[in-house]
Amino acid sequence: MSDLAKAYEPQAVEEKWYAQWEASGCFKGVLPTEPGVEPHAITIPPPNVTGVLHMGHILNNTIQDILTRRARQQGKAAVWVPGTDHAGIATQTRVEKKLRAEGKSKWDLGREGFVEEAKKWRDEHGGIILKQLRKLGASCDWDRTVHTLDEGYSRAVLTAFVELYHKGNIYRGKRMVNWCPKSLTALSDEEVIMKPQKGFLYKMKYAIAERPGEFVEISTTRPETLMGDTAVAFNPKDERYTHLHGLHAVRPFPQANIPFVLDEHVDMEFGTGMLKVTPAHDRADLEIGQRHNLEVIDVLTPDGKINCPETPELHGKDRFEARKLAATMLEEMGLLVEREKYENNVGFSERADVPIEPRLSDQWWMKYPKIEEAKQVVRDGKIKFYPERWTKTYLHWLDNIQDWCISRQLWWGHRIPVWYAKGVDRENLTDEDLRDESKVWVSVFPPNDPENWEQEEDVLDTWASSWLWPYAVFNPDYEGKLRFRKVGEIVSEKYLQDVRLKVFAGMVENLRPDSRNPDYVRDISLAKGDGAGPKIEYRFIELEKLADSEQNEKVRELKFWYPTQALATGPDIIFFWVARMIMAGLEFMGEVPFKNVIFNGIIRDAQGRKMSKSLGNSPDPLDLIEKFGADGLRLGMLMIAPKGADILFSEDRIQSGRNFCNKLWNACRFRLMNEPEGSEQIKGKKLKLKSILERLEFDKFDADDHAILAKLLDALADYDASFETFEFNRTTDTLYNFFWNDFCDWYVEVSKSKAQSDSLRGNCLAIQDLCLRSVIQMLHPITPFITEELWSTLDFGEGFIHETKIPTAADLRAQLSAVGVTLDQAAIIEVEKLQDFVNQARALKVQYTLSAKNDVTFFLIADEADRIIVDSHKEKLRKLAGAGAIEPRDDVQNMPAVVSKLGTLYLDLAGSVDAEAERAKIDKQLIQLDKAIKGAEAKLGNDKFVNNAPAEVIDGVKATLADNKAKAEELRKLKAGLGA
RNA sequence: GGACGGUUAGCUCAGUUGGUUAGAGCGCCUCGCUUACACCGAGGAUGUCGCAGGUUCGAGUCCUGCACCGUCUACCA
Repeated sequence: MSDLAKAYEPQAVEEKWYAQWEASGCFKGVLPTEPGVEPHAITIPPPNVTGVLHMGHILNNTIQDILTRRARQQGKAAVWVPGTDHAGIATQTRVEKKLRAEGKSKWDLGREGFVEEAKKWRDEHGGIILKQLRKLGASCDWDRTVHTLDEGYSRAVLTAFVELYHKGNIYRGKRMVNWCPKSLTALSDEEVIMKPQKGFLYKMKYAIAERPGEFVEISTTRPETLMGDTAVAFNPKDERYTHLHGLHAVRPFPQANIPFVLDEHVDMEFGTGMLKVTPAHDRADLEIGQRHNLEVIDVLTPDGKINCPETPELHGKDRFEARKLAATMLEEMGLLVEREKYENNVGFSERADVPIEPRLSDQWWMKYPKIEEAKQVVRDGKIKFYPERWTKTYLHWLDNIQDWCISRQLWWGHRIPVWYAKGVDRENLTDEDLRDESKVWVSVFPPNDPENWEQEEDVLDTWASSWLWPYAVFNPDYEGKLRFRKVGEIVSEKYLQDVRLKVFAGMVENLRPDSRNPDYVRDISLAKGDGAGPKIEYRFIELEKLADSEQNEKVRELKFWYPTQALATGPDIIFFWVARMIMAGLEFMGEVPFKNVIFNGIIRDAQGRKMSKSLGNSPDPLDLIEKFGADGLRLGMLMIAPKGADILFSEDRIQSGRNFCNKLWNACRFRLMNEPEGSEQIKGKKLKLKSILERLEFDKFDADDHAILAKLLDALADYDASFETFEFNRTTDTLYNFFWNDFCDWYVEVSKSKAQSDSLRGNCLAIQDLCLRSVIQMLHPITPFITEELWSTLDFGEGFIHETKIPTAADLRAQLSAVGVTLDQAAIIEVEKLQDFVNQARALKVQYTLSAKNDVTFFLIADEADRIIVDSHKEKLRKLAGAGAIEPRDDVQNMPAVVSKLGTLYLDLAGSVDAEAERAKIDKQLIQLDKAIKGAEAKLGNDKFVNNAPAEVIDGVKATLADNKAKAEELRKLKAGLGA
């Protein structure tokens, strides 16, 4: 008898199995010892180290876990590499906040002290999310956990910087950047979010210096930058203003004459067609300024306050306060024409959520490498996007790509590996200076004489480290022991690739003496070609390799796992990661980083609003796991996630995930309850596939047995297909339909009568075992805990469930046929007839409010063939329909009846028929049928249809027409039998 | 301003290359603790497939236009 609890209780099961999995080391990605084993690697899109698990992570990581677990079931070598990124701004903000609470600032600690403090914070409070992922069941190879600031990973980051620098992809330049006045750093365009803002369009007038009493009207949203105006511009085509050419406008404060300039950029239609030009504070204005050699006057401090001592009323005021004040000042001077309510788009800092400030500053920029190739691999399908339509967004971004501002004015991050010789004027470095290693030192490791140098203060954008993730995570943190021998060869790019591989693998530390330890070599030194051709040549120092098996192992690791199989992420991350990772992979590995990109929708609340802390509409996933079980939550999420579209989340909607688990649990429990007393089948480990197959008795198969196994094979095939295109919705649909509708609602029900028969029981239970075993295998990647538990309880195989290879539909079909079982697809149709028979009978009873258990008598009028079918399934039908007896008759009068696919059923009600109601019921059906019959007849009477439509369609219409006519005729007879 | 996606039952969504009477889950109504499961079972109601044209023997499906919703993108101050 069963020793399973009546309802599935996930908590204990989940804890038990996760502990066993981890203890066994089965999540570890290990290189196969035999040839021919396929790799399956996924690297987690590294979550922010300050982050905690939210609903988006649940879906995203469930998908990665499903793919990884399935790969294991398919006998592949699978690895899922976890990790976190260091989240420059977010972490630094947290640590500064903590210091502030202690009454300190980062300046008190100094750079090194602060970084130490941040590390401490990270180690104590960071990476919570990785612990939480274990609760979800994530089968990551935890030993491989990587953090972007790890030594090994950092080596890859700096190496990439140095290479790109020497290739000319990275440069320093004074440009307009997105400045965050709160975080006090530059941001890339991708980190700026445009938001519509309500404000005013201030219309003001400037006097014309040369024409006293005359004014021009100018519109602006930012009067507080007026002090930085160095010109007023209008379009050269604008005839209204041509007379102003060569004249000056009077800037009100600090008062000055500024020239009118003619520039195409000015839109004649907008406002008065007159534009104030503030080169220091507007991207377009800066360009105008450059075209007309205008002075650039910066009137803002880095933290967004006015810096203009000449205008003491505004000096030191916050930019938004100053905006109002400046307008008031204009008003008082009689220069403000009006304040018009106005809405425009303003860029906000993604992290700090304050308006960014266009600001001219020295920054490091990256000209992206391999842009064309990155487009090509996606166009060619070398990398596939699911859903495919996101390729358009991807290509569009690459078509319009701008150089990437990769420097950040932070302390927490990879400090840019550039050193300036002391005394060198950093502000005015020429290209030649930059190539002069006595002035600028760009290298993974510091110069030999650090006392004569000053390192660049800025760190790299976090994304400029995590874009290397798909290969750099395989970079072991290993102190290599290699020596160099010889200098001065020229090598090819291909050769360099190999060297780089070794560097990443820790085999080569460097090709340059390391000042800290002269025994070590520490850098690849690259030199740009002399410009003669596009081919770049590298100065190279040959290596003396120390034979070291562990080091070789690392190279093999990288070569084996890379390219990875898939990246699972949200479409909002296409620019941040997908595109950049592809470019990095192509540049540094010479190969794409992943073959598939799976985009999951964004999770919203039931009203369609994005989840956010301030709305409080974001449930804690751990609470949900508590409530529904990790399996229930995982399954529930997949069930409600439409492919590629956003997900409207509500707890009600994921309940079905938990319910499904419970149903599975109980089906297995019921199976155990049906095990005959004293049977050794389960306890004796006899439910392995081979022994189940041997227990099948093909000579005892009836239509139900054929049908359920045929459907099982269909389900398996559909299941496999759903993985080809990552349609997890379809996966769960297939499983749900097969397991719940076909197996539980029908096959288990018909089994109940078979199980009473000693001769039928064995075969029937073997079929149940095969179905349950297959369902549990198919479900395992989605709901790992419960399936592991049931696999073990029912003794379906040795070891963990994933250690047994999951068969494909074709495999299973072949194995069935090997034991003499060949399935008759036609049985499915017979079973549909049986089901119709049962449904009709039940419906008939319900209409007369007879309870299901009330065993009534049915009379049946049917033709010979149908009678035979009914007869051969009589026991099951009786039980399912709730009939004491089903008696064949030739004629029945005056009883409620229904026309089924296996004949007309009459309910023996001993004359208590409501003839009126019966006739109404029949009429309703007749109306529908007549409509269908007329439609079909019209079709068949139409020569064009008969001539054009394919034969099977015509036959189908004919067959249905015949069925409908027969049914209609039957109904008319019934109606007549009810009297007038 | 561009680009992309969506509009099918009360809600959330499926609907393969046009083809027989358009489906599922949830919710709703009625009944039911029948040898697993009330996290369950039985039965039931519910659709002008956004609108308007077009192609076709045949359109939820293809074409054109429009409307509305959503997302991304853009230097109109």
